[in-house]
Amino acid sequence: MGRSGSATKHEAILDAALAVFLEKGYLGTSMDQIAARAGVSKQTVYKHFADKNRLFAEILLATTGEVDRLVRWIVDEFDDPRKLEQTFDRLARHFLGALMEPHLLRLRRLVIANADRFPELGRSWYEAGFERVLTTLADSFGRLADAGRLKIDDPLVAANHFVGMLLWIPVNKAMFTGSDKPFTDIELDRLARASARTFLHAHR
Amino acid sequence: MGRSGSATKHEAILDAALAVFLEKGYLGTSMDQIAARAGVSKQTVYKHFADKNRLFAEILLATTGEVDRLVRWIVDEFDDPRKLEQTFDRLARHFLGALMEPHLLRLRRLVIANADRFPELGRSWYEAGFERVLTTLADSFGRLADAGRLKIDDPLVAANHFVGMLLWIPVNKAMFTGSDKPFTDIELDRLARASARTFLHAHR
DNA sequence: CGAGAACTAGACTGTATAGTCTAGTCAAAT
DNA sequence: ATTTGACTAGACTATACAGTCTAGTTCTCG
Repeated sequence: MGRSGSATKHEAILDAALAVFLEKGYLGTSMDQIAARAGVSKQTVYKHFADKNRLFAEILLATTGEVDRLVRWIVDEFDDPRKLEQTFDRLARHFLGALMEPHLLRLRRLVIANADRFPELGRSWYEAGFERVLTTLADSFGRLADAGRLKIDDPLVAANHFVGMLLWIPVNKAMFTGSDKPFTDIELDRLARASARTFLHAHR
Repeated sequence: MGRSGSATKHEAILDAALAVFLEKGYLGTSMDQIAARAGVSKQTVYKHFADKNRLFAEILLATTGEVDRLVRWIVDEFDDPRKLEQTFDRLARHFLGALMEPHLLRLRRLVIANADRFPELGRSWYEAGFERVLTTLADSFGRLADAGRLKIDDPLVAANHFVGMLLWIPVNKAMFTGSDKPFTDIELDRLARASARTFLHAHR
């Protein structure tokens, strides 16, 4: 278990640190807590990571891709030839469900809370996790427009409006109330359906 | 300057504390910094406020009304009989400008960052600052629908969609990048206009 | 087996902080 | 003029934390 032992410690530290950071925030977390949670001595933490700053930055930069991966997966199953109403209901619901994942909501709050202390982190999250979601979605919308199934001037603007209508309320409620699950599944169904319908109204 | 001197100190502490909290966050702020910034001894701070917790909570609860007041003011000048396009362009632009005020953005980040440490604070902000904006807007939309100028099923849902389309991108960019002014005025013009137009497309 | 690397517990340094305490200043009100 | 109450500077207590150091243990590989 030599190398794998070390790799395991490394991962244990990463996991523990992320968990504690998510729970207590950056300043509210001590290196001793991380070491204890990882079942590892503090010295070992410092062997693997230069300091608290780098540990935090490295862990959270690694989470950047989560949103992107998630959304790419959702959008992949989006180019089906069924009725637009059904397709958009499903798209909206899956999208909403994915972004309302408790884990993702907590990550989002942690990143926002430390956006000024770690500027590249906030920027990375915005660009890799946020703008790429929009361009991915805009691509799909563009294809639907080209196929004449949707009337869209600017696909990127349409994508902005779609996610805005869909996410503004539930994500903000989660951010402000600190609750992991501020809406029931049925409420999410309704929110998704309403956004999908309004979107289709606006774009034929 | 006896009573007024005391009142002035009280306000100086409030102002200084808000400024430092906005700059450094709750945990990043020390009572000594607040006292120094207020030009006041630490003992005086503790004379006026029991502890750091209450100081923070009291100050930020007092800001709850800011959004609401702002939006009420905007919506008041909304019931004019001009062309809908102009009216909505103006509404959207003013709304966007108000919510992208640097001061308001910083407040929002501070509240979100401490939503789990001060749960009633987050809830208050959401309910008094957030939901009331939406119901205020929904009222106006409802009147336009009753007058036959707009086709709206549920005014509250329409209001959600309107602010979502308008604010999702710019507010999130501000939250993640930590920047006070992530968009130029011209970009804000475009964002406002695009949202207003899509909204009108969806609702006749 | 023996060497070297990873690891451990925990002491240690230096700094920061919330909140208290003391001794004394200052300004107005009686 | 004395009292009263707000105020001040700064010392003080108790705690916490980042990061280092030491001395000793365990694991693995040659």
